[in-house]
Amino acid sequence: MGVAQRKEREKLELRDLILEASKSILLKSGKEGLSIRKIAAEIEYSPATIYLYYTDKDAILHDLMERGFEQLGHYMVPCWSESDPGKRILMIGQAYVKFALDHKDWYDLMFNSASPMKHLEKCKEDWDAGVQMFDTLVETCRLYVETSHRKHLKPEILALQLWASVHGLVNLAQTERLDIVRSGDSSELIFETLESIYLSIFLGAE
Amino acid sequence: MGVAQRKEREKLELRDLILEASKSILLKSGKEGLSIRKIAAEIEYSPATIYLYYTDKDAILHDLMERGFEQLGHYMVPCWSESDPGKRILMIGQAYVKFALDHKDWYDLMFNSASPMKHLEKCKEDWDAGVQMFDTLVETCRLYVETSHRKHLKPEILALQLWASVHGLVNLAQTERLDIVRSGDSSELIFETLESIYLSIFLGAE
DNA sequence: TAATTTTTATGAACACTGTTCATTATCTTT
DNA sequence: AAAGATAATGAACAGTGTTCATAAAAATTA
Repeated sequence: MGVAQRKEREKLELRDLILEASKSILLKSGKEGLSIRKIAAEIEYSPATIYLYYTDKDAILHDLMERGFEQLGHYMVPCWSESDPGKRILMIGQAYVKFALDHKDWYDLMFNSASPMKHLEKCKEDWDAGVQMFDTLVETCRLYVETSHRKHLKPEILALQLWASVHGLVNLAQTERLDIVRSGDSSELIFETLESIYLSIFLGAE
Repeated sequence: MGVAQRKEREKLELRDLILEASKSILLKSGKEGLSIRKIAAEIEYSPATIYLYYTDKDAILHDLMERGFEQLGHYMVPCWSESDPGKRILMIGQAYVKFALDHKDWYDLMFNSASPMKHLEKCKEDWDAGVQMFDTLVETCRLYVETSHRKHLKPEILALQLWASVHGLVNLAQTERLDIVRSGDSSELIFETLESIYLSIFLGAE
């Protein structure tokens, strides 16, 4: 009865094939260029076949999002060896921005697109990767607050404040709204503002 | 020779009709529901006719964006009667958030969509409304910095920091990412975080 | 091995999208 | 009323996500 197991394995393999093709197209041609028909062409199957392995395009985007969180996790590995919570928060922010600048479309899918969320609604699955990532930031903020002289700060709010600031900065950059502020190389402006964000938080510390 | 003038007027009237129909559809059915064919149906013309008055869909979106900035301007009117720069900055932020929450899709078009920007590239027009709005924020920040005890702050960076924070917060809310932080009513969380943002900046002041 | 059943793949279609262009209808001028 | 200019449109093109009856392949049974 090894047939059922092999079939199951093949099913997973094709799912993975679809996902890898999707990732490749996303990173190459962006979100606009990612269509069911192009995925089908890439893996040399009919478009209809995709729907035997994924219920939706949204379902594919959701899995793609999860892979994105894995990738983002890699960017954050160096942060965990930093014991000072303040410094670690800064490192997390920088890693986050670096990921966003390196993988514009992936970031967009993970943090701006509504599609993967629609899929979550349907399946009532958890938002595992995102929740976990935010929780670690909250935890680091809690550490910071405890070691600082501003114990009135709520770690949750502080974490959200940080996330929102960096997320907004990245989004303004990626939608070319930073040209309003200063034309030219935006990454310099980004990191200067990033520093300002952290200074305004940590300056109130002592 | 009043014919030419009437024709010109009619041309403008139809442009306006197209724009009003677009606005109505955007506010009712969102960005997804806004299509050339639906605009045409709304004004009872053929889809092809639209292209006699607008070169692109992007061109329509661009004009729609400008109207959005007018609307946002209305939200900000009360801010200009506040003389204290610090308080005014807070009021601007609150007005900005209120506009975003009231007109989700309009905000999205103005600050997230790439389409109107593509049109700008083609026409090499200025980014009038956006630039002007940001400049007034920079000016208010300059006032604040001059009256504060932190004269090392760059008004431009401070303004961007504020914009990014609020923009990020609004975006996280509108893409339902705030559910990660805390489920339930998000507007409470938004204004609590907004306050925290301002506190972290103004606390460093004295 | 042959026939049958189950699983897997697909071609064609549907309802959309933005956009173009030759043709038709309307209006203005002669 | 005829000629010329302007405005509006129907039809088509290439693309999108998705569905479903049909066809091919594989697995099971006789």
